Order: sequence, then C-alpha cells, then structure tokens
Amino acid sequence: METKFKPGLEQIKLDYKIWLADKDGNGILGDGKWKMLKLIGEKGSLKAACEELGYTYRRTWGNIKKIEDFFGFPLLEKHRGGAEGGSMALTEEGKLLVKAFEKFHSNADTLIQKGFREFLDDISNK
Amino acid sequence: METKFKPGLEQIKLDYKIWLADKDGNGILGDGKWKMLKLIGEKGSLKAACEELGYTYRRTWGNIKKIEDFFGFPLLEKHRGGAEGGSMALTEEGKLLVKAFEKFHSNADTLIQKGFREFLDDISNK
DNA sequence: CATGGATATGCATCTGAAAACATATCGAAA
DNA sequence: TTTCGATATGTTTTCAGATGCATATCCATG
Repeated sequence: METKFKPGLEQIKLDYKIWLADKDGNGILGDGKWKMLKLIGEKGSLKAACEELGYTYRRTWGNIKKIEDFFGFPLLEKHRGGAEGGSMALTEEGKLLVKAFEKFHSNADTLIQKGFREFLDDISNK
Repeated sequence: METKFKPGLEQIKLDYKIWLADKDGNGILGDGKWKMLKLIGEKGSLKAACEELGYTYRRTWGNIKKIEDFFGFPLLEKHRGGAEGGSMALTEEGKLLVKAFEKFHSNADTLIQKGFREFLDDISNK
C-alpha cells in the first residue's frame, strides 16, 4: 500500500510515561520520582539530588511526603542537624521499591520500543 | 524477605501514557487524540465527537491542525456547508494511522500489564 | 437565494500545578 | 553554647494549557 508517511518517519519520536497511582488516579510513583528517590539514596541528600536534577526542594519534599503517606511507612531515613546540616538515606523498603520499579521500567521500555518499531513498519509502505 | 508492601497491594493501580512526539518533544498523537480521530471517523462529525467525549470543539480543532501540520497532509476530509452544516471523514492515511496506533497501543497494554503483575510480585514477600 | 448547522479561527479568561520566596527547626562538632 | 547547613513547611507568584465566548465562513437543500 502506498502511503505518504514514509518521508518523515525518522522524525517521529516515541515518548511514554508509566506510573503507580492510588485508587483515585492520583499519581504516586513514576519516572521522575523514581529517579529522584534513587539519586537521594546515592547522594545521601535531598538538597544535592534536587540540584542535580533541577527540581525545587519544596516540590520534591512534598512528593516524598505523598509517596510515604500512600504506602504508610517511610522510604527514607531523614536526619536533621549536625555539622553537615542533615542527610537522607533509603530504608530497606525504599531500596526494594526503587529496584523493583527500575526492573519494571526497564522491561517495559524494551517492549515498548519494539512495539514502536512495528508501528513504524505498519505505517510504511513495503 | 519480609516487606511491609503487602497489605495495600490491591490499592496500587497502574497508569501509563504512550504518544508520538516531534523531534522537540512536542506531543503529536497520543491516547486522547487517537480516540478522538477514531470517533470522528465513526461519527462523521467533529462536533458530535467532541460532545460525546466531553472535549471542547475549539481545543480539538487545534489538536487536529497540529497533527496535520506535523505529518504535512490531511488525516481528515472536511466538508463545510450544506443542510447538515458540514462533516468530517478520515482519509486513507488517517485510517491507516488510527489502525496502526490502535494495534501498537493494544500490544503495549498487554505487555505493560504483565510487567506490572511481576512488579507487584517483586515488592511482595513470597 | 435564503436558511441552518457545522466547520474555522481569533481572543479573553480561568485554573491548577510548578516555581519562587520566606522562615523555622534540628543537632553534631568546634 | 554558638554555628552552620540541610531538613521541614507555610505563603505567594507565575504561567502554560484549557476553557469560554464571539464571529466568520461555507454550501446542499428547500
């Protein structure tokens, strides 16, 4: 079948988001928050992680609260005070969640990219 | 491994969005616009489709223009005037695009749901 | 050749999420 | 016991995208 789609195929990009939500559809944990949690764990600091990812401290702090409120227990150990000002570290549950989400996301990515290539084939003439 | 995730697993929902974007990341065609195109095709009318889906005519008209501007050719045949006021119908390319996106979306859904079940397993103790 | 109803399009207004701003609190170390 | 820097949290401001409103345009049919 002849189609006019072919000429510009290479400029069609695929984008997607996958996230966990509560029963009312409020987003709980997705790409952004997952990366943020992971980076906080690596850096041991919320402030440092925000600066690296370019998010505001205020917003991210609120996000963390929402996630923990939803699950009902802390994903991060918070420490205030001291010469360093304070620090954060992932709890065991936090580590488990980050790891499981990473696996899920990574698998999904592979499959979605494959599906996208098939989609491009479908709208091409051959 | 013991985990505290188990109690509320059934209230964790999965949500996702998949869409096509241009090279600058501007969304071109996703879930909403795909369903809209499909429904316009079925109803033969933009106005009727908007009313059914609860979108404003103004917004949807703008979306259609964006999609067509991107692809560079019409996905819909538009007819103005006449006793009926006018009508819309999918072009051949429009039909092909809707069909291909539907297949892509449907396949992706199956795989993502499967991955989600594995994710829930991963954060459960077994 | 007048009419009606849908397409086509500019423009003002609303709105909720993100950003920006401000300030309080904590506590190990010097 | 003072200090310093990060955590904690309320308040205000911004702004893009959605909504709402208005109006022009088209033409098959009666």
